[in-house]
Amino acid sequence: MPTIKDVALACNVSIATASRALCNTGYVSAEKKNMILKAADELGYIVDTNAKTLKTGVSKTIGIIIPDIGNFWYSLVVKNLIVEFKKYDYKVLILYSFEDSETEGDNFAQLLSNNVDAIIFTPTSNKNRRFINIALKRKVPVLQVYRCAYEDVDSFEVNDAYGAYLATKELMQEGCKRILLLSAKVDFTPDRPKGYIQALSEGDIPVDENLIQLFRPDQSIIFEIKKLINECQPDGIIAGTGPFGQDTLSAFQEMGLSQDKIKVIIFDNLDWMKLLNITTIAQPIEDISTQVSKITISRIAEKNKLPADKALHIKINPELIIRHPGK
Amino acid sequence: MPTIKDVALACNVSIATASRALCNTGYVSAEKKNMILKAADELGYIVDTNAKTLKTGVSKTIGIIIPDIGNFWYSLVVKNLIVEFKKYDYKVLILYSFEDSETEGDNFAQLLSNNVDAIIFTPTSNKNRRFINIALKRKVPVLQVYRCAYEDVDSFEVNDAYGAYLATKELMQEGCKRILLLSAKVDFTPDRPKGYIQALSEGDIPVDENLIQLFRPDQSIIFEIKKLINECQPDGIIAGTGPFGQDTLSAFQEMGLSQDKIKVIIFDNLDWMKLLNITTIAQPIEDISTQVSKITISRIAEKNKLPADKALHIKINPELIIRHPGK
DNA sequence: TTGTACGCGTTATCAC
DNA sequence: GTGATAACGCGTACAA
Repeated sequence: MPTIKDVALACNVSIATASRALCNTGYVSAEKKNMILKAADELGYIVDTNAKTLKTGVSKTIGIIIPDIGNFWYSLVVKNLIVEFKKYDYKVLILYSFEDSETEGDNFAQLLSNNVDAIIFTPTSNKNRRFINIALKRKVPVLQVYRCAYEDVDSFEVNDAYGAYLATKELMQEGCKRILLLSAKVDFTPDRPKGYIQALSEGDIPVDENLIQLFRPDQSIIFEIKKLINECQPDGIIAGTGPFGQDTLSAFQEMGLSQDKIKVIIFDNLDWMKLLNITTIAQPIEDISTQVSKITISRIAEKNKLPADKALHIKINPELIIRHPGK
Repeated sequence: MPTIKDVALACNVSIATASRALCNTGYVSAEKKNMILKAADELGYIVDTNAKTLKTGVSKTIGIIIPDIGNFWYSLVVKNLIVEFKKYDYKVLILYSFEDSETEGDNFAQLLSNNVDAIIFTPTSNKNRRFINIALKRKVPVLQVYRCAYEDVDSFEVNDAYGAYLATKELMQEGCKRILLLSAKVDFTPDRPKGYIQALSEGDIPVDENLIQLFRPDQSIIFEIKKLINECQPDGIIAGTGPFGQDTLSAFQEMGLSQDKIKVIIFDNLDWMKLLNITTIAQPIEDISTQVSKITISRIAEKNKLPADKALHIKINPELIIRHPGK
């Protein structure tokens, strides 16, 4: 494994000169620089990030913790974030918590251990205060996305309570009276039931508690949905996540139901919903990615500013996209 | 940022003792060990991976390069791989090449630079021989998944030529005579046209070159599909990837076409295909993940064995799942 | 413009 | 059982 020492040796220059040439920093004559670059290339030299980060204390890496790799919506956001951060010369380190608080803690430890310059995550609970504090003490900016579990930490949320309100209103307009809400059983996620209840009350429809159902977001709930349909006889269903929506339609399929009988609205506006002409609550992915990256970059830049600003809490509204399932 | 030094200081022990306690290695009295662990916890100490890797030369990390974050199929594989590797105490570092050879090279450099213990990737070209060689020289096992661009490097492929054969046969059985094949314009990917042509020739159907179309896998081709449908009047379409399948159905939607007129088969058996009752060529994701992780782990284990085994080339067959679009 | 020398945080070797 | 100390590869004052 050739090191910078080998490169220096091969060129009869000092390590310092080689380093300056390789890092494009400080003075070094054009002649030697070329020689060094060429030698590095020929030797197959690759800088050791570990040594570099250890030395400089900066990794030029941003850590992202995603709760559910099975939810395509996150992939879309991550894709944009990678592109955005690359513009600022930041790499991205992606970890998955699988909606598990302990795994999330491990992820935090790993990111901190790797000296990341910032951490973006969707909290699964508020049980990792310890790691949050460590990050903050190290002046590593932390940003919560999509959920807000720590009041003193920056957050960027989509107002899904409002989304649920929009969805419920729309179904009511379509004539639905018994609307089943399938929402994520996750702490600190935007409160969909709240918007749902508000919409109902505005239409003077009494709230049936049985119609508000919470489930873990990373598990298949086809069986549960079928049972609920049988027991509660809903005339409309709001699926709070893409995967829940998939399960709803699978349940329909297995029961031979159609969307004529039970209207469906699904969150997240993924491609396949368009294919099926499904009304959806759209999260503006572009917006989210851009703003999240901007916030992160600026927090890194002002890292050493004192005193730190108070935590920023941004909330944007989703949008209702009405479609009509053909046939 | 508390280091091991701070922990040692707080406990009045040497750095060496603290290290032994923290790493659970070597001798240290139970009493001191407890004290050290407690102090580390209280101080918020987290080991610095960079320093550790620098010192030991081992990162306990496996690097994975995915070509297309927009193809959900890869996410499924990655999910399984993370779980599998965790069993062996390996972390996973995921990078995306976006089907770009140069980015892939950057990714390789980053992984090598991070001292990963193995690299799993889906090659986008054979232009990164340089990095392959560097990896091999460093005795970092490399595994190609899904495509094989380097003969002397282990590979694990799905026989998509056979998949295309199965799909074509099935459409022929359904009475299709003009079958449009939408395949990925990627070097070294399994040769779908080959299976397609073989199936046609077995049925004595002449091959129309215009019906074999290659596109970049990470771009929307709705427009192109619409054009092809108009110009070539196919009675069946085989979409070689999930995204191509989505685009096909979007094109149908925009043109007001149904699958009664043009039969569709899509590769990859993603969830939404089940929702739409679409016949598919299924890649056995569980199988792939398990085998890929097994191969990788064993290659790491035998890293220093001499001489190295010859490159392994494994190919598994996909499966045809027949469904009937309802209505 | 170039080179010497130090230290980043860690683990491992060796004496004690 | 424990504690100095060297070394991993690198960047950078500082001296030349």
